[in-house]
Amino acid sequence: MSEKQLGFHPEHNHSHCIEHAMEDARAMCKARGLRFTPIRELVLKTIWQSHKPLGAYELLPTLAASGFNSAPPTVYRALEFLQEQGLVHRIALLNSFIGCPHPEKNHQGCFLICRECNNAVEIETQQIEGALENQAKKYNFIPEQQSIEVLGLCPNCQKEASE
Amino acid sequence: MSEKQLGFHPEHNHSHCIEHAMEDARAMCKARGLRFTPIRELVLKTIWQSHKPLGAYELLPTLAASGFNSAPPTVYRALEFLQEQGLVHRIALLNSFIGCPHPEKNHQGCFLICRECNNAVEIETQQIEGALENQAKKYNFIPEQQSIEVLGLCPNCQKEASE
DNA sequence: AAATATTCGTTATAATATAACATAAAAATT
DNA sequence: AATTTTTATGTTATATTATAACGAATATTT
Repeated sequence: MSEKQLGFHPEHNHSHCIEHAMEDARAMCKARGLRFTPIRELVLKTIWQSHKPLGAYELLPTLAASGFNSAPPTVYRALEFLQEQGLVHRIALLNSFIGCPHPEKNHQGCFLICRECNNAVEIETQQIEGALENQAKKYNFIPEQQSIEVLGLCPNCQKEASE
Repeated sequence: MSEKQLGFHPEHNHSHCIEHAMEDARAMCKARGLRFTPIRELVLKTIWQSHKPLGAYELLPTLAASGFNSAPPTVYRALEFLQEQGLVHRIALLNSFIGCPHPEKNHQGCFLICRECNNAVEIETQQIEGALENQAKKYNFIPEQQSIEVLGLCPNCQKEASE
C-alpha cells in the first residue's frame, strides 16, 4: 500500500481495498487450513464496504438479503472467527467492527476515529507499543490484549467545520 | 500518594484510597459549584470499594439498600456526572467504571487491567500520549477523546498462576 | 414567596451480546 | 463408500448494557 493511501483519503479507489482484503483473507484461511465460508466471506466483505466501523446488527440485513439466517448469533460467530484470525478488529468505544488492512502480522489495532464522518484509520503503533511496554514493565504487568482508540476530527471534517 | 502505593498492591490500606477520593470529590464539586448529592456520593463510594471496575448494574443493589430508587437511569445519571467531572473513568473493554485517583488534572485514563483478579491500575500516559500525538499530527487528526486499555496479568496473579 | 433550573423517580424500550440445543455440512477415519 | 467425528449453521430464547421520555420533587435564584 502506497504512502498516499494511508490516512483519511475519501478519493481513494476503495474497490482496491476490498479486493485486497478479500484476497488476503482467502489466502490466510487457506494457509491456516481454515474454512472461509460464504457467511464469513460476506460478513468480511460487508465490513469492508467502507472504512467506517459497522455494528453487528448493521450486518444482519446483508445476510438476510443473501438468503442466510440473519439472527444475531450468526453474525457474532462470523465476527468472532474474523477477529481470531486478525481480519477484523473490534472498536470497543463504538461496539463496532472494522476490517484490518494488514492482517498478516499478528497485532491489535490502534485507531483514529472521526466523530463526524465515522471513518477510522488504523495507525502505526511502534512508538505507542514501546511506551506501553515500558509502563507495563514498570508495574510488572504482562500485557496480553490492548485497545487503543482515539476519537476526534479527521482532516476532511475539520475543513467542513471551518467552511 | 507514595511510590509504594502505585500499582497492584493488595496489602495497601484501602480505606485511605476511599477517604482520599471522597474528600477530593467533595472539594472539587464545591470549587465548581456543583452538587455532590447523596446518590452521586454513594455511587462514587461504591465504585471506590475496590480497584476493580464495576458495571452500572452492579451499583444498583447498593442504591436500593440505601433506600434510593434503583432503576438504571439513576445510576447512569450519577455515572455521567462523575465522568464529566473526571471522578470516574469508563473502561470500554469491560463496560464498567472505576474511580480516578487524581481527578484534579483533566485527563483520560490509561489502564492496566488484570484478567484474573480484575484489578485495574491507572498509569502514567506522558510517553504514550506523546507517541499518540505524533501519530495524530502525521494524519492531520485532531484528538478529542481517547481510550487506552491493556488487559493482561498483574504481578500477583502471575505468582498464583505459577504455583 | 414565586419563578427557574436541576435532580430524581418511574415506566418503557432500545441496543448489544450470548446461552443452549438442534440440524446440517464438511473432513477424517475406517 | 460408509461411518464417525468435527465444525459450522439455524433457531429460540434470554442476558446484559444503555437510553428516551415525562412527571414529581428538590434546590437555587430572583
